[in-house]
Amino acid sequence: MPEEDWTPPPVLLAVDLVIFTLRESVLHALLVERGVDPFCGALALPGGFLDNDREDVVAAAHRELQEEANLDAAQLHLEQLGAYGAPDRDPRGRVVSVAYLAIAPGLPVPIAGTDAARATWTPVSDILGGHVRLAFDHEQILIDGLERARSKLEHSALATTFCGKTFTINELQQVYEAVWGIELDLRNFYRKVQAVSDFIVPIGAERRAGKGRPARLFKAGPRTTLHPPLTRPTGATTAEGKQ
Amino acid sequence: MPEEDWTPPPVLLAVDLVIFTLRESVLHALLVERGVDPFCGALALPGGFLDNDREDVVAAAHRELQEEANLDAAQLHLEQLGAYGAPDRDPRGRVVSVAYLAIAPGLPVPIAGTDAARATWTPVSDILGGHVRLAFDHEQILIDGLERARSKLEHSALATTFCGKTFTINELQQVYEAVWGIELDLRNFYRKVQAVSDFIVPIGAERRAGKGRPARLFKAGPRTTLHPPLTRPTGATTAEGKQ
DNA sequence: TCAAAAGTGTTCCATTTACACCCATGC
DNA sequence: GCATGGGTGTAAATGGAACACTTTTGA
Repeated sequence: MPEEDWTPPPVLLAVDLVIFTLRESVLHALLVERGVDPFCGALALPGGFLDNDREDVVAAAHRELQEEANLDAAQLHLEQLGAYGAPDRDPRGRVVSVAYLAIAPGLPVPIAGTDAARATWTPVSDILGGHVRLAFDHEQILIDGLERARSKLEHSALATTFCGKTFTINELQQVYEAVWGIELDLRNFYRKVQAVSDFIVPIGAERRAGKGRPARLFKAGPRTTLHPPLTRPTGATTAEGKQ
Repeated sequence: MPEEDWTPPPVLLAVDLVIFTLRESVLHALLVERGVDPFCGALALPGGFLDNDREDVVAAAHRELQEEANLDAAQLHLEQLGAYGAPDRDPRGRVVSVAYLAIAPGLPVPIAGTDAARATWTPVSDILGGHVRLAFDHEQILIDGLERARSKLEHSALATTFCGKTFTINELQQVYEAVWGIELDLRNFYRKVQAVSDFIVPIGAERRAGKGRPARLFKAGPRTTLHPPLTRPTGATTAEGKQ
């Protein structure tokens, strides 16, 4: 038991960000190349330390998102994944990191000249397949983020944030297929997704894709939690994103 | 962007524990009466600061569980709920807390003379009903822990850890009813729970409860994840535990 | 023999799945 | 026309809810 005048040891608090997007129907994560030791030159999740001792933790995550990825922080929903606090996870000392999950529609890599200069979108399958190694315990954080994203697709309207302002049902389906890493029956997906009231609402217009019948365009509806949920087939937990 | 020689602000890291148990088929949470300011005299979740800067965060949670509740830490599974880091959550300064969820079978309140002297099991419905106020943001942490426990019951064999070494199916059902806050059809529960292979295994013996047909005794099986899951009725999210 | 608790069988209904089929467009 | 992708209909399989019914005990 601590003494009366005992003071707890201070730690350094960092935030790390798992940012997913879809590029050509393939799930990508945002990585940055580290410019300083430790792990200088290696790839890592974007993130950083608290700015000052009055900064909210989720605010720090938003700030890093802005600084390192140049993504407008206010728009994106950040969800906490958890704290990572193994004593030896950072060779510099005792660093506890709070990880957040963010989802963004497909965007170009932002401008050089900022912290984001070394930011790159990397296919998730490359990371999970071992072709790309991440610094610290960031691979575990990314795996946890992927599982969280997969689960969120079932119960929330998260998938629409992968898409643009308007989208076809098929585009929405490709989001589910890319994140879940499986293929879905497009005809059943059609009805399932439209049976969820206020999940997606028809915009009236259509989109011509060159050949075939034009697809109706939809926009995200007001609903954020899905009733009934769009459940993925049980046991179909693929380690990698859709090829 | 921080300067080269800039150093991040240190924070104090704490752990808080949401510990649930069942006493007479009512869900209880372990609370401690605070002996020091702030919130001196108020009830709070058990927890405390990191002991030293080499201590693992989950190890600190185990240690506090031992110190404050006298519960054998090694036996219990701790699951991280997340980090709570609002700047003003602790008037003493910048304290970020990592919360953990633990489940214990019904146990008496441990011995006086330790940190655990002021530990009490409190019905969860009293806390959620506003009859009991908690210090800091501990009510929110407890609510998050309850929702996590409810969800875990669906997909994991967690419910058996609420019971003793052996139990009847009816006792197991009471766990689900107490945590979910709803009533279940005992006849359907029977088959559902036995349809999950290796979830519970019959021990051969029976238990006589005074009147009525003796119930078969079971013990927890090797399976930790439930296939198929025991889903709770959709929309049946009661705010309080079973009365 | 009756009450009470354990355990079984069966029916009904909602959801899921698989797939046949029709619609609208470019070439 | 015909290939291509968009969208609808429908029947079989599945799984859960409801509940009648049987079994085993104590009193």
